[in-house]
Amino acid sequence: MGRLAARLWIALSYPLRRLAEYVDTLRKMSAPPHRSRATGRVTLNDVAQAAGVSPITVSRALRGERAVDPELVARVQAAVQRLGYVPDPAARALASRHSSHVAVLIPMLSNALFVDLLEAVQRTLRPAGYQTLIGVTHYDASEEEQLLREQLQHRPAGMLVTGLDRGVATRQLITQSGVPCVHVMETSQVPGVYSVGFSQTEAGAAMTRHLLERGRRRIAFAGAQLDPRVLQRLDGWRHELGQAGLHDPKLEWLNPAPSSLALGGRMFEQIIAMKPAVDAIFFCNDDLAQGALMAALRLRVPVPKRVAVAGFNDLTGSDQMLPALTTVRTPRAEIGSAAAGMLLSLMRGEPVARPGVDLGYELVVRESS
Amino acid sequence: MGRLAARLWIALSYPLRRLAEYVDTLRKMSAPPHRSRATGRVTLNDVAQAAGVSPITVSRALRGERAVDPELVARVQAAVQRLGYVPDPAARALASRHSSHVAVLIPMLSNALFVDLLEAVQRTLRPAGYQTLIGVTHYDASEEEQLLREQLQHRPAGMLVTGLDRGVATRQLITQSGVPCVHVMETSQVPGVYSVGFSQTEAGAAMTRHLLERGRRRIAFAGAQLDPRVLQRLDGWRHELGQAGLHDPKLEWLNPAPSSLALGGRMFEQIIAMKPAVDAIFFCNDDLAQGALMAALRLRVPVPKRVAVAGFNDLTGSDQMLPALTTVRTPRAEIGSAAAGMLLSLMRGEPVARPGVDLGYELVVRESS
DNA sequence: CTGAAAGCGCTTACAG
DNA sequence: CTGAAAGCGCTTACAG
Repeated sequence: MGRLAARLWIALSYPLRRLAEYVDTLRKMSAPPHRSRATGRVTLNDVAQAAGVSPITVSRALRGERAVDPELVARVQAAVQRLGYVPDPAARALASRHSSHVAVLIPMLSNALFVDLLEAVQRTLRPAGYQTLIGVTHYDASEEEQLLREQLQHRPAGMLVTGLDRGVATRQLITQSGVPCVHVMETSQVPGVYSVGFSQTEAGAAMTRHLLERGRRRIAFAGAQLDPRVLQRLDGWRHELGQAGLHDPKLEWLNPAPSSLALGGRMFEQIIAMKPAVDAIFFCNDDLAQGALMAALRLRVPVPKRVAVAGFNDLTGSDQMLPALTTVRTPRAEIGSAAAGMLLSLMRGEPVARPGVDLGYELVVRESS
Repeated sequence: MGRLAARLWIALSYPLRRLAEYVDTLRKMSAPPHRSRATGRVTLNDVAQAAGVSPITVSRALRGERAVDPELVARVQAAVQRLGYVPDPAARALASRHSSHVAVLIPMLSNALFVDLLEAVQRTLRPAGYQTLIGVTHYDASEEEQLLREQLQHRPAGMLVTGLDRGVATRQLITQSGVPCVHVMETSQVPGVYSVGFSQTEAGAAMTRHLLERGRRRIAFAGAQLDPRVLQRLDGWRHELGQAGLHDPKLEWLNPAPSSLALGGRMFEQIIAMKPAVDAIFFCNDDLAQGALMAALRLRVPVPKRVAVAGFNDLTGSDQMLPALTTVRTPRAEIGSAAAGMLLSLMRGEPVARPGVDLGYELVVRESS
C-alpha cells in the first residue's frame, strides 16, 4: 500500500468497522429464525452466564489451569453444581486436540496376568478422569500396529503398551504421535523409553537356580506362545544351566500355540514319555504347569518325587493344585498401578524421576518342587 | 414493523447486505495475520478441494449417507486415498452428537466367561468401526450406575450391559439417554428391551434333573457371588428338587464372596464335613467346582462315587480335571457376537426382528457325575 | 443429487 | 488475573 492509501485506511478503518457491525446487525434481524441444533445440554456458556464470568474463566477454573481468582473459582463451582454441568469430552478433544482416553494394548485377555494388570490400571486412571481403551493384540505384531493406528486416530492422552519388543515402524508410530507412552512387564534403561516391569530373564534364572539347589540336574524348559517374555525366561534358564554345565538343548520344549491347561498336560505327557531322565520341568506359565500337574495325577507320575514341576506368574488356582505349584509371583497389579501413575505424570507434563522401574519378582516355593 | 418500514427494509436490504460484505472484507484485510491452530492433519476440506466438490458431499460420500453421484463418490475416494485422510472422531462426535464408542458393562474380568464374551463383542464391533469402552462393575449396582453416567457423558453410539436386573434409576438412565442398549446373558420378552442370552433358571434345572437321573437324592447347591444369574440357577435347582419332593433348604450353601478355586475347595470341605449324607454338589460356577475337585483329591473323597460334582459355564480347564468336570456349556461367544450384531442394527436404525434372543445352553456330562 | 451457512461446545493464542 | 475473537473438523438443517 502506498503512504496515502495507508493513511486513508487508518482514517477510515474505525468508522467502516462500526458501519459493518451495524449493517451486520440489520442483516441478522432480517435473517431466517435461529436454526438451533442445541442438545438441551448444560454448556460451559450457561455456567459462565450463571456465574457472571466469561466462558474462558469457567474453562480455566474447572481445569485448574493458570491462576484464577479464588472467589471466581468458587462462583464457577457453585454454578456448576447448581446447573449440573458436565463437560463435553468431544468438544474438549476437538478444541484441545487431546481426548481423555488412554489406549492400553495387551496381548491377551485370557491370560489372567493381563486381567490383573488391567484392573490396577483402571483403578488408577479412572479416578483421574481417564477412560481406558483396551486393545487386544493376540500376540500379533501386525494386529498391534493396526490397533495402534486406530487408537492414535482418537488422539489418546496417553498409552500403555505391553513389552518393549516391536518393529521400527511401530516404534516410530508411537514416537511420532507425540503421545506419552509407558511400556509394561519389561523394563529398559534406554533414554526416552518409559517402562515398568521386572527382568524376565533374571526371574527365569532364579527359578532355574532354585531347581538346581533342590538337586535337580535334568531340568526341561516347557514354553508356549513364545512371545518375547517367554523367550527371556528361556534365556535365564539357558544361562543358569550353562553356568552349571548342565544345558541340554534337547530339553527345550517349545510350542508357539497359546498356553493352556490342556497344552500343559500334553507337553508333560510328551516330555515324560520321550525324556524319561528329566527330573524337573519349568513351565513358562502357570496354566501350563497346572495342566501338567493334572496330567501327572492322571498318569500317576509322582510330583515332585519323580519329577519336579515349576510354573511362572502365580496365577489363581496354583496354590490349590495337588501338589501346590512352585512358581514365580509377578507383581502385575503393582506394575499396573505404577505404570498408570507414571503415565499420569507424563500426561500432566510433570517430570518423571525414574523412567525405568524394576518391580522385581518373588520365588514362591510350594510342594511341586 | 409498519408497512412503510417493511417496504423500506425490503428495498434496502440487498444493497445493505452487499455493503456489509464489502466492509467486512476491508476489515479482514486489516485484521491481524491468521492465527493458525491447524494440526497439520488432512481434513475433510482438503479432500473436498482435491476432489473438486463441497465438504458436505465428501462427508456424505464417506458415510454412504443419502444418494451421492457415483462418479463423485469415486473422485472423493480417490482423493481420500491420495491424501491419506482419516476422519477426526472428536469433530464427528461433536457435530453429530454421537461418538464411535460402544460402552460395554460387565461384572468382572476375572471370570473367564466375560473375557470370552468381550472377545466376541470386539470381533464384531471393531470391523464396523466402533471402539469398545469396557466398564467393570465388580457386581456392584452403584458402581454400575456410576460407570454408566461416566460412559453416557461420552455419548456412546450404543451400549451392552450384563443382565436385566437393575434399579429404576439406572434403567431410566439408560432409557432416557436414548442410546441403543442390548442386554446380555439373560433374555427377556419385555417390549422395548433388547436382549441376547439364555434361561439361567432352565439351565440350573437341567443340571439338577441330570443329577436326579443319575440317582442322586441329596443334591446340594453351592453358590458364590450371588448375583442375579446365580440366584436364577438356584431357582432352577429349587424347582426341580421341589418337584421331586427332595428340596432341602439346608443344602443351599450360599456365600456372597467372589467365586474362586480356593472358595470352592473350602465349600466342598464344609459340605462334606457338615452334611455327610450329601451325594451330589451343584456349584454355580466352574471355578468353584474345580476347586472342589482339587479338595476332593486332597481329602481323598472319591468323586463321583461318594459325591458327584457339577459346575456351570464349562470354563477352560474343566475338561482337564480329575475326574473331568460335568458342567453346563454356556454360549457366551455366540451371545457376544449376536448381541453386538443386534446393537449394530439398532445403531444403524434398522429394525430388529427378534428383540429377545435365547441361545440356549448345553449339558456337558463328563466323569464327575 | 448438491451446496452455503451455521453450529456442535469447548480451548488456544493474543491482548490487556 | 481476565476476556473477545477465532478456531478445532466435522454434520445438520435448510434451500434449491
